[in-house]
Amino acid sequence: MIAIGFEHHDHATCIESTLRLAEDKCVQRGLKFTPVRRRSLEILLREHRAIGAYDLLAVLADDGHSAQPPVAYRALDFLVTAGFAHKIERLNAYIACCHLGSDHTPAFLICRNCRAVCEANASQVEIRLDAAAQAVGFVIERTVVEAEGLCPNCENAA
Amino acid sequence: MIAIGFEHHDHATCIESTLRLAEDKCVQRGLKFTPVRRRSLEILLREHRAIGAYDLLAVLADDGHSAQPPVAYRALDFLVTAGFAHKIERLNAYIACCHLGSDHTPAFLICRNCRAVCEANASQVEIRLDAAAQAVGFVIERTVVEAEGLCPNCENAA
DNA sequence: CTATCGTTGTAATATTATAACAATTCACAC
DNA sequence: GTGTGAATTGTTATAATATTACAACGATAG
Repeated sequence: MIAIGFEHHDHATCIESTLRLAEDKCVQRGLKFTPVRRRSLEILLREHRAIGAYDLLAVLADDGHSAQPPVAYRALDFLVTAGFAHKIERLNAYIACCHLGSDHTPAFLICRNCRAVCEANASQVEIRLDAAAQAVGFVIERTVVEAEGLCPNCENAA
Repeated sequence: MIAIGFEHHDHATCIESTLRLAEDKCVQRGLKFTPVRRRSLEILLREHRAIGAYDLLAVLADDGHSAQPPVAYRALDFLVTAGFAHKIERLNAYIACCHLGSDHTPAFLICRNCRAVCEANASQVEIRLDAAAQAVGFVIERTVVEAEGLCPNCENAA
């Protein structure tokens, strides 16, 4: 049992089903879910924490893949573009999407102590920037929302 | 006349008054507004755009300051900690605060084309993450909100 | 005066990310 | 089945961003 949203769940099943879902999406959209890409997503899924590109690269290298940075960055780029992963700007690191399928503006809760990251439940998040954008004539295409603080584990440990 | 919030205003006065305000704050709080720090804020204020640490460093170097990275990063760290500037995570770059004085969770509108950044008017921004945080027992300390898109100038040019 | 603490100077290095081009693979038309 | 083109992968090199560590300096409290 490993934390998701700082709670516990059956992680193996969680990984399996998400990979399958990603696979389906790729077929639907004519994207190629190549071994490196699939493996990268699997690695990200293993932890509900943000993983740096070079951390991912190290694991891929252990697998026998080429260990050059572009390998990791390309895989991440694919996953992020496909919506299977998100970049956590605050950490310059990456995390698997846990609401795969639903089109959403993600919001993250990032523990500054253990780097655990929880993708907030979209229904409990409200972000309204359109008034501000409209006021100055700005057209929003994408929004980054990242809250930093302490997860329950670290909060209690402190 | 230069853009703020993508609108026009008297920029020289804007810089002057903000620097004075920052100076006051430092006196109040017993912080040292040293030449490098003051100059760094002035450089950031010159543009309502995000400035990279190395861009800042280059200007400081022209001024005759030391050109080693820590010089820029220390000044930026001081300004950010004091609340005189913000880091734009999306760009790994920095911008002067334009609501200096008011305690606020900043929200930014970032033009992906020209790098112009507008700090949204706090009264027009609504961000509610506390329900999501509470649901998983997370304690939020700080929130990053950055919207990416096109500013009116670039929107019209396109 | 001098001990102390915060700031600055400097060198070295770590971390994150991209550019450029060659080699390969694979779907598809012919 | 073979050639063609497009996407993917391999590889080298390098750019951009950021930090560590330690020495030197300077203001100031005692």
